[in-house]
Amino acid sequence: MLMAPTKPQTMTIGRLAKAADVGVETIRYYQQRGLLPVPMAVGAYRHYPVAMNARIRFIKRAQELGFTLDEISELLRLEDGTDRVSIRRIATARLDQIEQKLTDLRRMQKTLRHLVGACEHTSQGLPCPIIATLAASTVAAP
Amino acid sequence: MLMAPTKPQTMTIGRLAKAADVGVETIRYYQQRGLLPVPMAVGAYRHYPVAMNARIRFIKRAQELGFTLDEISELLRLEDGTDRVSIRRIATARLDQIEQKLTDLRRMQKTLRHLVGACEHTSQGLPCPIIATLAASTVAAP
DNA sequence: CTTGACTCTGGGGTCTAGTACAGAGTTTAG
DNA sequence: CTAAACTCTGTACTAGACCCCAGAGTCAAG
Repeated sequence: MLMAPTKPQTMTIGRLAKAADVGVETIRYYQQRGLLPVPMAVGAYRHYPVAMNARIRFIKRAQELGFTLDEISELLRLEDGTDRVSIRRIATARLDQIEQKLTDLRRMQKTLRHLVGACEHTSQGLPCPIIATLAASTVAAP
Repeated sequence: MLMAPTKPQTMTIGRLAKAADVGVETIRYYQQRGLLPVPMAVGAYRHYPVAMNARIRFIKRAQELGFTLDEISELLRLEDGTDRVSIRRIATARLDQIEQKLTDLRRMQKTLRHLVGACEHTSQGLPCPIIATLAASTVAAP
């Protein structure tokens, strides 16, 4: 069965942006950061393969997991999935940071909850426990 | 008992910075942001009351609880502790944000943990689950 | 061929909480 | 009095991930 020679299937930056639901500027920014390949130029304009849509969604999903663009850059380099050690190293480092942040936030949450509760149950005329705590010597025991 | 007229007990910015364990620039920055009062000028230099030390520590403690400088600014305006409703409003808003962030981070943590674990237990030659997930349609069920 | 929509480059601005510096002026110890 | 140490103002820079704009050029439909 004869088929017409398949055209490269490209799209302009605007169409890609719409398809991937990001701004045009974001695509140019990603290209500059090396997250997207330098597109072929048809005339004066960038023309991206349709597959770049998937790449952008890869980036967006990685961002949802907390990865920075630098990390995502690395992940894209490892995209063939063969160097699993490196991939895990990046993911584990991110996981560690997330866990550190969780620890910090839980401490804040605990203290703040306690303070707000105390403030609600302190009768008028008495000093506000929130202010009192901030003004006092130490905020909270770890 | 006669006492010499008490001097205002002030310190230069450098001494205050050292006492409060922050940089000189930080103090100027706080002043600019309205977190510290405009100091009296003795000659050409700022001279701060000794009490400003406590104020800076207030700010630092509030920061440890996650408050932004804008919020801390408000808290300092409410420092007399009488408007407890406003104080609680600020603290509760911060608490809500912290809890939102905790929710996000916990979701990331769960997904990443799962992925790293899966990657470790996937035999060589099979595709990396981390990359596969990022390349696939959705990252994680909420 | 015209018109309108699109795209280009290059630069600036956003947010947060500072830090760093230049170049000038001031204060204080000796 | 001098020299060191301090302080002043004002500006610019940092990180991270973009957004916005001007002014010029280009492409596609009618």
